[in-house]
Amino acid sequence: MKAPSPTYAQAPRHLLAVDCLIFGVEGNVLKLLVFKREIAPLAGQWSLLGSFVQDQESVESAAARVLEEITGIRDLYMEQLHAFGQPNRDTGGRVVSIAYWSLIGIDASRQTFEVDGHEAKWVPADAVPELVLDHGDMVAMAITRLRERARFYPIGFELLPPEFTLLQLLQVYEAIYGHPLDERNFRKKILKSGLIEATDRKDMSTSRKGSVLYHINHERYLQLQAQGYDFAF
Amino acid sequence: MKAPSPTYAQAPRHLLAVDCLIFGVEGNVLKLLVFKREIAPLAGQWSLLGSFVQDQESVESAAARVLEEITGIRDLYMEQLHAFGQPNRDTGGRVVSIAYWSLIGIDASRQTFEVDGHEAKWVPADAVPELVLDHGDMVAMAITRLRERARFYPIGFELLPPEFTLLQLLQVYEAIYGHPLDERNFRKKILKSGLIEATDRKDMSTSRKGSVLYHINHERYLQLQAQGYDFAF
DNA sequence: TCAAAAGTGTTATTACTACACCCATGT
DNA sequence: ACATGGGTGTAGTAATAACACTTTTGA
Repeated sequence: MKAPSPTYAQAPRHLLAVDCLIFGVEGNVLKLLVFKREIAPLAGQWSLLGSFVQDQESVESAAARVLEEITGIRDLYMEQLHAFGQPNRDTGGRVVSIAYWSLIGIDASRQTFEVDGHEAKWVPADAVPELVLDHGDMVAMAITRLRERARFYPIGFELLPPEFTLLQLLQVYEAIYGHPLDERNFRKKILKSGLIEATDRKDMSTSRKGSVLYHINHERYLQLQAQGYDFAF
Repeated sequence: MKAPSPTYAQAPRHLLAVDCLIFGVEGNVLKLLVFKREIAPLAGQWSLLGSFVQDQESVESAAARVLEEITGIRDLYMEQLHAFGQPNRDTGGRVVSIAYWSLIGIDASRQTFEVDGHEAKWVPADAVPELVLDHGDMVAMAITRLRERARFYPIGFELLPPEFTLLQLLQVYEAIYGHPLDERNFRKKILKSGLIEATDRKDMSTSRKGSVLYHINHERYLQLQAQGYDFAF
């Protein structure tokens, strides 16, 4: 291996952070998890949770590390949002931050994840309190991105447990889009897509009749993930 | 302003770079601009063109700076692609690189832009030579992203001069999607969308008859940019 | 008059929207 | 028997895909 050019040695070095946006759905409301910031400056204000990127870890694994610290879950849906690199975005010094967004199914088993000493709360995505730095911009961009992804790729499932009813799925899409959808047309379209299939089990917890549980067809999921579609608003 | 937490002082610092992907269309072939790398390690191999991010500039303006150095043009379409942050992605030391992609209309006036001493060439996007580091991954991701953006948002225009013929636009979409489109249906769909309107001028350079020049309707453009559509393959 | 590119229309099929009632069951 | 949520169908409208010939005009 040749020696690196002096360019490498002379180049400026930067603080590099990740920030995580965690979305969930409760009922038909999209929620975001926000935290009380623990370090100066701005300690005590609402914030996203992040971390500096360490020397030996990838940016992505820094994000995954934070996400696991928060949720205790290792394999959550996580996608890079954007690198935020304005020189003055952090009042504590120049920090370039790479934001990641995640989706978590808030069902009974997962609702109780450890927030691990962090003071945290779920807030409605359309009524997020003022956040430190440019975290509000991150949230706005993430919501836009989430709507886009949900419209063009099969992603709603990530906000649900592995087995779910059609009405739960409907509510997820209502939460993301922020307005009600026609139930019959939703049913037709989602079933015709082949993306989900009925199990022989029912969720008896919400009605006398019970409602059929579905799970996703993994093959079809991969196919649509690759080719996209327009699951219009 | 409170003093920053010691966390800031203790956090590791990283080399931070931007890399630019520049796409153009010639005929109905999508092209990418690649460069001979000038710094060690790997000097002399094909590469994207990038730069370290300087202390006082934003990441975005670093990318814009590189782009302007390459093309001499200031207001090109440019979008962030992804931050690449594997610890060993650069053999010259740990560098996190944020990739940006751009579209340039290769028309007569712009084909001659200065490559400013850099040894550069346009290569077909589906036959890019082997590139240094993870630049090949960047290219693959950028092509995917470009196809996605072109399908769901009105973006083809960025690869053309302000006035263009329908056949040029068709060729741009063929170049991006990599396969032929039906000309009549394309015409109908694009005209019905309201995105472009005819001028009273004709391009006489390609046929005896001449073909009508169109330009984009800016209002409709902004609307579709915001709401999206499915301009299917 | 002919070569070369520009431009035009129809039909069959498929997808979308809007909308209101019956079903199954536990209490 | 009734209250609760689950589940179903149709008709009008709009979008899509497949497909081949005519027009213009400069040389």
